[in-house]
Amino acid sequence: MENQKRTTIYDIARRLNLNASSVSRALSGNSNVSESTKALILKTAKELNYRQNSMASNLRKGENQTIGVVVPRINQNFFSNVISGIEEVTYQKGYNLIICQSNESYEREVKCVDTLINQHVSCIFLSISADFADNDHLKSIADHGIKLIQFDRVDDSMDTYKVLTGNEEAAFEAVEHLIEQGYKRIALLEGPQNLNIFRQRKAGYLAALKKHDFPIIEDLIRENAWTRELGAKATEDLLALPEPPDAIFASTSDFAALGVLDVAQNRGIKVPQQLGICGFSNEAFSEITQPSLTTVDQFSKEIGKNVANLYFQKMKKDGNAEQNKVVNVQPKLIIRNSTLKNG
Amino acid sequence: MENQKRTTIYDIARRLNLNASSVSRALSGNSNVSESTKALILKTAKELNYRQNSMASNLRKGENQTIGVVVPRINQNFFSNVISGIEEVTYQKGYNLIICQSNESYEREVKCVDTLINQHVSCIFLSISADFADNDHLKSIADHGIKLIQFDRVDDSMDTYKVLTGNEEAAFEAVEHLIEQGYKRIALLEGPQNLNIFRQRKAGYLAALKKHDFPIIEDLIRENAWTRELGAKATEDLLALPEPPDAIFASTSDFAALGVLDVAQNRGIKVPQQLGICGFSNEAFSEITQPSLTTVDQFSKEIGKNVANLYFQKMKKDGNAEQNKVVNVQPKLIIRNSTLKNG
DNA sequence: TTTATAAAAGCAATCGATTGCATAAAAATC
DNA sequence: GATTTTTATGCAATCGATTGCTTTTATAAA
Repeated sequence: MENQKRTTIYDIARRLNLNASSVSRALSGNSNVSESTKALILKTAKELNYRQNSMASNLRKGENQTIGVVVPRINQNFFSNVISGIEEVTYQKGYNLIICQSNESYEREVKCVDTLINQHVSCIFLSISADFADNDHLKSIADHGIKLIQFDRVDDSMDTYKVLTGNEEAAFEAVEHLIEQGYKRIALLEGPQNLNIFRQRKAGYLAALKKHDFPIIEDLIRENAWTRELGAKATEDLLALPEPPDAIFASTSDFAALGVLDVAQNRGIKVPQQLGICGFSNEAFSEITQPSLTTVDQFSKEIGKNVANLYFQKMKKDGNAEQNKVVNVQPKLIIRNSTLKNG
Repeated sequence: MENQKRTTIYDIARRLNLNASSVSRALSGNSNVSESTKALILKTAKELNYRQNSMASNLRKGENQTIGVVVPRINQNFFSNVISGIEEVTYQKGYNLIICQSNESYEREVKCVDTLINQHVSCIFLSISADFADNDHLKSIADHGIKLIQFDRVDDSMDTYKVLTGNEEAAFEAVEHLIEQGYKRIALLEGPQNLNIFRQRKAGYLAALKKHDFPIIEDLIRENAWTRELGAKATEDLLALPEPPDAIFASTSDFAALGVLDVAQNRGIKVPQQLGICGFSNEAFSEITQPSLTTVDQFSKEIGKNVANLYFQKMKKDGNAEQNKVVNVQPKLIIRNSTLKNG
C-alpha cells in the first residue's frame, strides 16, 4: 500500500507485549534477550515486513555508514571504473555510496562537498576538478569530523590520505621507450598544470629527456591539449614547426592521442615510422585504432579498491596517524604499434 | 578538530538566548522570525560553522531527499552515462544519489534493493540484471512506500513508471537498412531473452525480415553473443555454415560487433563488401574501427535525465496515476562504413 | 529452603531537527 | 489609551532506534 506507515520496533513490541528495547536488542542480535523471545521477535518482524529505519538508527548512533564520492565526471571511463572498484569494497562492508560529480567545476565541487558534510557521511573520497581554486572546502571537511581520502587528482599541499598513480614514473617510462625506439624530437601534450597529475607527467617527460641528454625544446611542449579536438589542433601546430617532432607523447589522455592520429592519417603521415604516438589511460578504443596505440594502463578499478580499503583497513583505526598515508598504484606502459618504429 | 561535536541548533539557541525552534525556523527560512533575529541566527550559524544534520531532519520530516540507483554495472558506458544524466537533474533538485551495482547478479540486485529500502530512499531507479529471476523484490519496494522507476532493462509484467529505448524500432530500422543495402542473408546476434531489451531487438529484426519477405532462418540467429569474445565465437560458427550470412546484426552491443569484425579481419573477409556489420549502443570506439561501425545511438545520458525528470515532474505529484507511465527515448541509427555496401 | 548470582525485560533519556499550539510582544485599529 | 490583530518566540511532543540503568525473573549455590 502506498501511504501506510512503515512498521517500527514499537509495532513489534506492542504485538508481543514487550518493550521496544528488547526488540531492538533482539534485532541487532546483541545480547540479553532469551532465545525464545528473540525467535518470536524475528518471526514477527518478518510477518510485519519490518525494516530498520536507518535514519533513526544513524541519528542515535551518531554514525552514518555512508561514504561520499566526488569525481569530475561519472561517465568518464577512468572514474566510472574507480567508482566501480570503490563500490565493490564498500558493498561488502555494508556501506552506502553517495556519488556526486563536479563537472570539472570548482564551484560545483564545493557544493558537492557541502552536501556531503550535511549528510554527515563518514568519509569523502575525492578527486579534484580541473579548475580547482583553493582548498578551503577540503579543510572544512575535517572541521566537521569527516575523514577525507584524495585520489588521482589531489591537492598536494594537504596532508590527507591519498591514493595515487605513479604518473611521473609512467611518463618517464613512456618517453624512455620512445627514445629507445629511436625517436629524436619528442613533443609533449600536457594538461592544466594546476592538476598534480599533469605536472607529474610533465616532470616524467622532462626527467627522461634529461637522462638521455635530449634538449628541452619549449616549442614542443603544448598546453591544454586534453581532448581529441585539442590534441588534433596541437598536432597541426606542431607539424607546422620548422623542425616538427617525430613523436608525440599525449600525456593527457588517449583521446588526445586519437586527435594526433587523426591528423597523421589526414596528412598521410605514417605511424609509427614517421611519427610515434603514445597516449595515456588505456581507454578501450586504444587497442582498436590503426595502428593500435601505445598507452599507460592505470588500473583504475584497482585504484578504487585501494581507496576503499585504505579507509576500512587503516583510516578507521588509525584516525589520522602520520604513517603510510599515501598508497601508490603503479601504472603500466602498454606498448603497441603506434610507437614500434623498430618493430 | 577531530572529535569535537558538531554544532547543533541548540548551540546556536543557547548562544543567543533563544529557543531552538526559532533557530530552526530561521534556518529553514520559513516564516515567523523577525528579520533582526534571523540575521543574528544566520550570522551565529556561520560563526559556529553550523551544518544541518540531515539524518535528524529527515527522520523528523519522514522523508529522505535521496534516490537509490541500481544498475548492473557502473563502469559500463551506457549505465555510467545514464547515471551522469540522472545526477545532473537530481543535483539541481538538491537530492542525493545512492548508487549500487548488481554485477548482473540477481541475488545481489535483491540485496541492493534491500539496502535502499532500509535507507528509506524516496525512489529507486532500477535496471534489472541479466539473470533476473523474479520480481518479488520489486514488489516489496512499493510495500515500503517507496516509488520505483524502471529503465532500459525492465520487468514488463510490472505496472511501474518506465523509461525505455525504442529497441524494436531501432532494430527494425537497422535491419531494414541492411536489406536496402542489398544484403540477403542477415544473421542476428542476440542476448539473454529474459531481458526485455533483447527480446525487443529480436522482434524488430524479425519484423523487418517479414516486411521484406525474407525467410526466417533459425541457423542465422545466435543466442548469448554479447561480448567481443562471444561475438567472435558466434561469427566463426556462422561463417562455417553451408550458406553463411552476408551481414551480421550484433543486436547485443558494439562489443559483439567488434568480435565480428575481428573474425572478418583475420579471415580477410571484406567489410562491408562481403560482410555487413551493424552493432548497438554507439560506443566511443565504434567510429574508430576500420571500417567504422554502423550502430544505434541510445542517447544514454538523455535516458538518465528522463528518468529523473519523470520522478520530479510527474511521479511526485501524481503518485501512481494511471496515465503516461512510460516514456520512450527514441534511439537513432548511425550509419557508418561497415554496412555501406552501396556506399 | 534460602540466599547469591546471572539472565531477561522494562524504563527513560538521548540523538537533532521540526512543528502545532500557546503565550508574549509588537503593531494596528478604534 | 484601550482593544484587537498580527507577529515573534517559547514549549513540548515527535520521528524511530539505541543504550545505561533499574527491576524482575530464572538459575545456581549454600
